[in-house]
Amino acid sequence: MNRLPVAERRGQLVEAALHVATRDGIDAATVRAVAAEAGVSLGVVHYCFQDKDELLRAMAHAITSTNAPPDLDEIPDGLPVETVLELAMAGLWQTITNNRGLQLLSYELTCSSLRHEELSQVGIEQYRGQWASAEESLTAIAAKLRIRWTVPIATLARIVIAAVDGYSLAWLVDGDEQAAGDGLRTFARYAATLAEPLDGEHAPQDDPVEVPAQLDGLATSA
Amino acid sequence: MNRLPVAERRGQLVEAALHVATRDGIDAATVRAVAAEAGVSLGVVHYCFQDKDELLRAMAHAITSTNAPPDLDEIPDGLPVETVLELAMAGLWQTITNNRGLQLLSYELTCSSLRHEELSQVGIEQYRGQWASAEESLTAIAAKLRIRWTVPIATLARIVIAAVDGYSLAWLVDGDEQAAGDGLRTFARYAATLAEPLDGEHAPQDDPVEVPAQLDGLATSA
DNA sequence: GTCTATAGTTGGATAGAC
DNA sequence: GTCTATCCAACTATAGAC
Repeated sequence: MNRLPVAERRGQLVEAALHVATRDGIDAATVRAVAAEAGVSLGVVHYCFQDKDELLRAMAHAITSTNAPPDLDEIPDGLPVETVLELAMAGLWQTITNNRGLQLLSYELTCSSLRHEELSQVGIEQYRGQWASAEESLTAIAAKLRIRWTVPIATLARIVIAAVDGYSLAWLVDGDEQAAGDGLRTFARYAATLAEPLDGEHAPQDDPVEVPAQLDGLATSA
Repeated sequence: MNRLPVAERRGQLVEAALHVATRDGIDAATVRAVAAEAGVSLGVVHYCFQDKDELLRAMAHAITSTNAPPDLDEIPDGLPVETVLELAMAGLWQTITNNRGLQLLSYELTCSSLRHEELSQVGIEQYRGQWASAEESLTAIAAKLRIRWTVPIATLARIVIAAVDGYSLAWLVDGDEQAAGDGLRTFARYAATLAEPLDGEHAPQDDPVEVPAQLDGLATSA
């Protein structure tokens, strides 16, 4: 109804698109549905965005640029690496299970970006953001606990994201929150074996898992 | 053109749907496109299938029921668990990278099944098949190498599938075959630490990773 | 800036001739 | 069983009044 500056209107429309797509799927996020959700008429959307793809790209960007920086400060000091990783993973897992529709939407966006040239940047942006976020967290953890990772940080970040993605997908399908949570906890314990103390000697418990030689030359994809 | 028994025609149409969807994505697999691909007219498809969803379900079933049983026989005897797992994983990874479109389609199907009630069984079938296949392979490996897994087989299968899914998705987006292959190899080595010899004592190398207690009571989802 | 009206496509589904 | 013709719905996008 009211006349708003374009930028603001765009923001409203992106948010509306996000609502519709999260609730009903990416295919349901038609220009019409978004207009209805935002309470404006069809023409307004086309006034603010060149076409539907631009709207979807803006929506995708709104998701990928909202990278929740994990709260490491809430994790108390003095805990072993294993526990810290479990806690960090649990936090990440919480935000996923609390936003089922959004998680599903992000996979739908990934698939769409792989089929439509106009959205080709979306998938890459998604992973760049996730990898960077994981690297950031892992680096922060390493600094906080005075450890270092025995595999390249980019590789480790990739492993974490792969595990989370894999378990998330399975959870979306079978809804078994317990199985996914436990699996990720197991995974966190594995990741803990990839850490060693900064100041000399060996890891706390057993010998760390042998570092695969060929991982050292990995492309730092992010 | 020719008059064929319905069952046969259905098979042709399913194959045509598979071709179109693999090449151009699930959204491109319209009834019209499938009919064109099969070289029949629109009406024929609706004669063989009640509606589009039934066609898609048949297509999905054609994928999930084609579970390539891994060739464990090709793996020579006398190799350590670690190497056998790496080889098995490499084989699995090969079939994925050799069928990029199909892999992407399977994720598109998963997403679709999560949004459309009529396809709700598709996603479950996909995972049931994959988990069962992974369990089968892992059991066969255990028997062949005279080892046992220190976590429930269902849990282990779930871990494997999650890792493969996670890395596959990332690979679909960034195309970095090397990073994904190496990551999965690293993962195979981890999985090897979850094995212990059948006849007494400890694992070959170091102590096996501590078995997480809470994993013992896991639901055997498959 | 926002609205209504409409053009132009695409796709699911059916009817009826052959 | 197979085909053509057609209906109907939903969508993108634009034009033009307000």
